[in-house]
Amino acid sequence: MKQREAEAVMPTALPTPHPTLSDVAAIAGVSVKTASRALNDLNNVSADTLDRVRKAAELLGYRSNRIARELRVGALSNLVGMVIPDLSNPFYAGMASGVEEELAKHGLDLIIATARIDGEREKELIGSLLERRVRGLIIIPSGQDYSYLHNERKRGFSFVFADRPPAYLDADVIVADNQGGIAKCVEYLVARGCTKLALMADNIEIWTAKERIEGFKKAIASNGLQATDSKVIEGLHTIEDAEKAATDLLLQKNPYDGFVVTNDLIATGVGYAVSTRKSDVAVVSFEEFPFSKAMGIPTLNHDPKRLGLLTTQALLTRMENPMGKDYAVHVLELELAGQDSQKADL
Amino acid sequence: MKQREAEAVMPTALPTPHPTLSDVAAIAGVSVKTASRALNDLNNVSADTLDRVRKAAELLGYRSNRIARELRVGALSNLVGMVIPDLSNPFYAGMASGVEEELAKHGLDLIIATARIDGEREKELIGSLLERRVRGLIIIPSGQDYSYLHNERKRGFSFVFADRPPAYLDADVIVADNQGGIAKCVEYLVARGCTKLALMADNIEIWTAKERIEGFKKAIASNGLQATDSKVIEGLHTIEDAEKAATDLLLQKNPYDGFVVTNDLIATGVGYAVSTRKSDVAVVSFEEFPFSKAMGIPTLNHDPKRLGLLTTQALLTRMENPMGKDYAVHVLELELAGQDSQKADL
DNA sequence: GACCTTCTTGACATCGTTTACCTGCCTGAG
DNA sequence: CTCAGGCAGGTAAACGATGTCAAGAAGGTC
Repeated sequence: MKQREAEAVMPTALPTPHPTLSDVAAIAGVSVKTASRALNDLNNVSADTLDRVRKAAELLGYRSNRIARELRVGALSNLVGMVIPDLSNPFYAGMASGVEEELAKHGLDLIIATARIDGEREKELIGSLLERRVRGLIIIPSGQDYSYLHNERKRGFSFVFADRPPAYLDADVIVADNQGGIAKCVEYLVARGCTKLALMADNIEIWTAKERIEGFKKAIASNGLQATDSKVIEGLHTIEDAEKAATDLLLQKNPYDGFVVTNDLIATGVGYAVSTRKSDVAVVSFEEFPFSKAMGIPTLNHDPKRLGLLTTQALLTRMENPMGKDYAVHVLELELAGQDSQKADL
Repeated sequence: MKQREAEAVMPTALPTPHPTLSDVAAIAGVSVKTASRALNDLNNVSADTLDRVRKAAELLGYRSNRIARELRVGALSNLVGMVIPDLSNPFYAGMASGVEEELAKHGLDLIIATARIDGEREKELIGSLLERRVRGLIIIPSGQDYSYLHNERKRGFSFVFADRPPAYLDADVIVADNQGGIAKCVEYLVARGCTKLALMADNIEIWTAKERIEGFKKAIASNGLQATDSKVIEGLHTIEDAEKAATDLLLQKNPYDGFVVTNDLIATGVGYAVSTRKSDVAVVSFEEFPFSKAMGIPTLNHDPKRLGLLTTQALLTRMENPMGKDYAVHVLELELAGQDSQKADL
């Protein structure tokens, strides 16, 4: 105690430790426990004591040390971890936003770590979050093998996966209906009279892209189109890539007249290619983006914030029964919105 | 100890607590301290003991409890808090991404809280982060008065502000040169021969918007333009708003021929209005956005990730000397990029 | 053989808080 | 007058890890 006071009058600029409950108690002239009661329970404390303790806490700028409290109470932090590939990607940021908002409603805080599509790094990050004794974990997979989470599972630790399912692990998953969504896009184009369709995709590596390609091929077949009259273009990373690829398809002898695009950049490139050539072609996008309406491109309601919200709810449900074996795969149906905006073209 | 074993054989699905160091020590047949040494120091432990302890830890799936460790070592968490208005805003998400990346390089983790432009909520969030004994704090202000942080300051707690300066508190701040940036936009338009300029802005409430408006008025004057030949339009929240406002200005008897826009949505609306009317007008944007290049709109290099990076570096510097009174206001110079893309119009 | 080093190890206190339990004191029922 | 029972408050232990300190063993030197 004396030591602490000594530090307070030290001449140089050294950080002063936070005041502790015993500092407060000393000033209020009560025991540590009574100070604790006064600041928390509010039970079995006389009005006079309550007042003295509160004034002392105020005076010192006392803040309860959550670290110590959590340790004592049983290592139950109110922290939920979220591991995502990349925070600068608006889709993941949107998900994080939805997660944060829903967690806040339940008094839980969010700690975010980005794995950069690196399975090893992701494993380390998850380890770090577990050491911190987070209450639960939301993972957008970057890794290839999640069997290492079996131990935590057995221990009753709660986690859910979002956007993509984990490999080598049964767990709760929330994913969009990628195949069904693509089917709706294809049906929309077919209804508009398109006969030669192209899927314009980004990164082929990830699971969602594979699903969408698979869905595209199935939808082509089930809509009575020829496989030879459809094409999948992948690896489009910039607006220019997309514009060039779309232009190529438009300049063929027997040109393509319907495009399904998977993100905003590709949509922009394809949109430019289409509008420049004034061809009678239609474009539909898998993901929402700010300019879809202005560009007259209908999109699926693939809303990251909603995905984040639902994922969080799934986690909260899981936390109520951590050891349950009833792992659920929630598949979000996607609907096409904004068809009206292309009416002018009809 | 016995209690723990009893729980392990319980029939129902209750979460099993994490194994502790003493569990590991018991299995390895050593003392708790030796187990600790074996798993951390690696010094002064015989090869045989080291091996036994490691095997025991492996067997139990032991993970060090960071909560306990941090408490003992002195409440120095490796957590840095960040308080932002809204994570779903791509600009703030981009900043968070830059922050996270830089922190990771220094072994620090990021905890994010969103204040929703609510000063009271922000204060609570900051309080919660302080209770968690975060190592430092990055704040993008939502509040009107930060004098309540004086106490933490005196205690040697480190924090920095970004994007906007805090009211009623001297502190490190990293802001963009809003006025200078706008001046560059105006100069660009003037150099292109524009004589009637309009600033198209979003939310007038926030500090950055006020700065930009101020800068716009100054730049108009210093470029020898008449104040009566310039206009500030505010409150543009959607593409449609912007398009309508721009159209109005273009249809005047003596129409406007230069637009400075402050974000991507406004740029899109203005861009549409301009291209539809084929007027000989120029557009320049304050913020980068994915479609600026495709739309042929030059932008300032107002990059959120860079802002996040620099803010983090400022925080790290501050943490080295928490009590220093040398608060710095870092003003980021902004440069106009992409002028070439409008050459076709010249 | 005495003494000093070096290495390995363990007992115990400690971080800041809360829980379990106990002590007085006061009140009212018998 | 006594005793159950409620209330304000204190004491000690505990959460899980690490720092301090000292003990014991092994080995080397004179």
